[in-house]
Amino acid sequence: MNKNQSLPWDHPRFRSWIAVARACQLMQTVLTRELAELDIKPPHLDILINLYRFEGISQQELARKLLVGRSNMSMALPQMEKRGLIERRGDSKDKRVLRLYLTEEGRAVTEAAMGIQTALIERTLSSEPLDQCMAMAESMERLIVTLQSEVREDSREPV
Amino acid sequence: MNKNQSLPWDHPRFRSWIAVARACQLMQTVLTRELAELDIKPPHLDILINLYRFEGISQQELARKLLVGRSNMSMALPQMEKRGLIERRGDSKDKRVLRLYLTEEGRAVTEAAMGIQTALIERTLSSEPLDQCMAMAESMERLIVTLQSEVREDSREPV
DNA sequence: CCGATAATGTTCAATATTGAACAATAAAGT
DNA sequence: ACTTTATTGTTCAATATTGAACATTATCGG
Repeated sequence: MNKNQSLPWDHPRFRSWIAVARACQLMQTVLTRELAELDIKPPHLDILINLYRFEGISQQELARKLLVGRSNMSMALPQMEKRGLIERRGDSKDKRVLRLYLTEEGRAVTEAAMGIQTALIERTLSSEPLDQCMAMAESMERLIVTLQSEVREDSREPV
Repeated sequence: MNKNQSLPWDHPRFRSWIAVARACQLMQTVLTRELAELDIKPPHLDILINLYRFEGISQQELARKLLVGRSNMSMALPQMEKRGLIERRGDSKDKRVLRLYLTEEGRAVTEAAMGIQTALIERTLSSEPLDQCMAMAESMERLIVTLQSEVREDSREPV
């Protein structure tokens, strides 16, 4: 191999994706900073948002939605429970599963945090025309489907 | 606050961004898996690619490009040096800085890894028209500029 | 030249994330 | 009923990432 091979940055799709990844990273950084006043971090917000939408979800289901391992939830959720943001109750029919619920405080924090995140996104994307945002979303949805099938196929943990 | 407030997923830009973030996460997962055969992970690849493009860069400059802390580089680079992928040499004029270079093996691994990443991106984005990819890239570039100014403004570590 | 300020890299403790091994429970096959 | 297999959550060690405190070296103002 030598320098005359085709370099990644000669490929427009490669360059586009690098920009996407970088933007994500930056957005994460800024979001982390803005959430600091609520004393939560993006991973916790992801959890809260999912509990807000899907009350009574199990840890397994939550991990799947967040694309993280179950062990991750086993570490994070007890912390949040101690902080009084969520509650874990055993399922009545299946003694293996723990079902997750927001507490009053958890709901309030979630709403505040979602407000911060939404404001950040709306603010930073405001200069992009809505059509463009929608088109991008559609591309990403297709990408997600493609990638998820790849993840699923050689994963021991069925998704 | 109650459920009648405007929810984040009512905002099209919010939903678009969530899709972007999710796609990034999945891409990272798949890339991690595909890079396993070379025994490197995405963070190391990011480092290698930057050394490939910017030979003799300093640790500080590298950290800035990757949007991570200097301490991160202080932990990661010695590992890579031990593995024989990179070399660190002191700057002749400024005794504080260490300049980074790829070894022969490092260059070979980088080229192989870039090939894997490029193939992955081209494959998964192949169904998106090139115009759409370019438009997306432009949006992201603008976003990066916006976000970077936010990051810079209240950061003690000048970027 | 000298003292103050800044830049570079390192160390450390705290936190996050992962995968593997495990225990308890449920479901399926016999 | 009973054995096997699968699912759910937990634990643990390994790795990554961060920010703060620090030592060394440069730079700037007098």
